[in-house]
Amino acid sequence: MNLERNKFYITTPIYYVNDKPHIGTGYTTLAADVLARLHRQLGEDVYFLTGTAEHGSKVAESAEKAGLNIQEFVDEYAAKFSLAWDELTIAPDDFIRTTEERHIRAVNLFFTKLKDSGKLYEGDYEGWYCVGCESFKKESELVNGVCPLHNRKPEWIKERNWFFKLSEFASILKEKIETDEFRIFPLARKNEVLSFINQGLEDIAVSRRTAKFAMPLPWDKEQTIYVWLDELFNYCSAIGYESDRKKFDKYWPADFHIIGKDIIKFHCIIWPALLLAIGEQLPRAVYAHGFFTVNGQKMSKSLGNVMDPVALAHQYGSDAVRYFLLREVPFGQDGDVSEEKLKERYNADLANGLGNLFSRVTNMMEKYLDGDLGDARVSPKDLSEVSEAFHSLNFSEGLVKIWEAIAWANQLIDKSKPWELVKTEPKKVKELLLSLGALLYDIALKLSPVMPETANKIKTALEQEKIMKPAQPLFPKIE
RNA sequence: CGCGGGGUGGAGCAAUUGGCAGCUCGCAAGGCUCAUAACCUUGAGGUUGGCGGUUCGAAUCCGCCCCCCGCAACCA
Repeated sequence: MNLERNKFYITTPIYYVNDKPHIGTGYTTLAADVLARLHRQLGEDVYFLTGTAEHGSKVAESAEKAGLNIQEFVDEYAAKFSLAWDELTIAPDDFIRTTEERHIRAVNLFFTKLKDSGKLYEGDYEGWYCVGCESFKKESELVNGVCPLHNRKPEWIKERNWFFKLSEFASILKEKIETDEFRIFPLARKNEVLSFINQGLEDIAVSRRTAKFAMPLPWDKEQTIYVWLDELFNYCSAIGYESDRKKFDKYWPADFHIIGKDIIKFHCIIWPALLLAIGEQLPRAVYAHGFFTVNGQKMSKSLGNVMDPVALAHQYGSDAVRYFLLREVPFGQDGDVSEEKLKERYNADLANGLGNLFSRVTNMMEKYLDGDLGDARVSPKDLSEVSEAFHSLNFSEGLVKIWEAIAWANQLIDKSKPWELVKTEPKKVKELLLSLGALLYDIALKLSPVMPETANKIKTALEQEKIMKPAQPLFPKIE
């Protein structure tokens, strides 16, 4: 027997507190939650981390706009995120905020080590600086030499910054990715990263002179830490990088960083290079999921078509939203969602499918057997493929397998005609319902990482001494 | 030649390593009555964007072309 439980450390990006949670951030966090639940089911020592990124000029500006001081502002937004995850039945083990002491101390230690590694140097950052954007613009971003956002000519600015020798890490990174020591999913993303590395890596500036509300460099108070690096380090600071080395050694390296495809370069190139520089192990895997369009249109604030997962959860139930997002789009690919599609899935799969099957089976148990099932049975259907699919993050595939079992059960019932059989051979009806009950129980177990509340309802009903059809349907049909 | 993702029955999607083209919704006909007017069966509907190539065999591999979308510009 293994006395030491396997650990499983899984993370989401930490979210910028400029905006409330939306369907995209919800999706990432949901996927991580499902994996966390899956591994908890196996009895593993799971550490599921999410949180908020609270440094940066934009945060300072937004706070000012909202008429709040920065601390009030970030507190409010961090709470919004935390509450949203609650409403989606997402249960992280830890929630880190970059303004927390444990993070700030860890980042200071991290940068000190980085400097000691000899991989930092002072250099000049030159480029077109748009005062409106408060950021440097690449030549390619300018239209007729003018910033297209603010329609003004940027200034050529030379700024003294600290740089990280990212260029030195190209070949080692390439090797670790190619040998799968550092895994990137899906495969298309791995290839994308490799081809990016093959084009050569440039050193990056890791400090800024202009940023508001950012951490100062420990050895150069004139400069602030580039917020992206501050944010990346949350994965280490949360598990005690600075304060509790024992805990850190237990959980690091992360088993999975779940991210959106937009931040691949930060997680698959810059982040591992930084870790190599300070002598820490690389995460085992990064999984980049795709993006949603809404009714074929890109989701954006200006179009006003951003979907709010919390509002949807209030209306349809958090399990329904969780099911929909993971079933509708194969994880890793882009996909299209809409409230119409959610309703369609809800009625077809949840109300008519799982809900109705559960209803007819429990009803027959109550009616034909007086709720007295007796001995438990082995499920007549092998659902091990479901777990395999979930473990590979093929959520939609696993869910399809479950719904195949539901269709199978409906067919079996129609073929067996228990409503006739009960008059002539009640024993056979009992056998049939025993195995249907076992199948439903197994479905609940397999489904529980994705739909924890529904799974509990099913299990609870089937564990009763006298099984009765519950008064409330699992999923009342929506008109 | 900026990078990336796609084009599959009316709609939306799926097809590990090339091997009888599947699913959901919708539509048509029938069946059943235990169930949330649910469920089951059958049917109609496709030259898998186009052309060419490799192969015994291509939605899948190769070449060229056409079209759509995303990123590159707040946004997962």
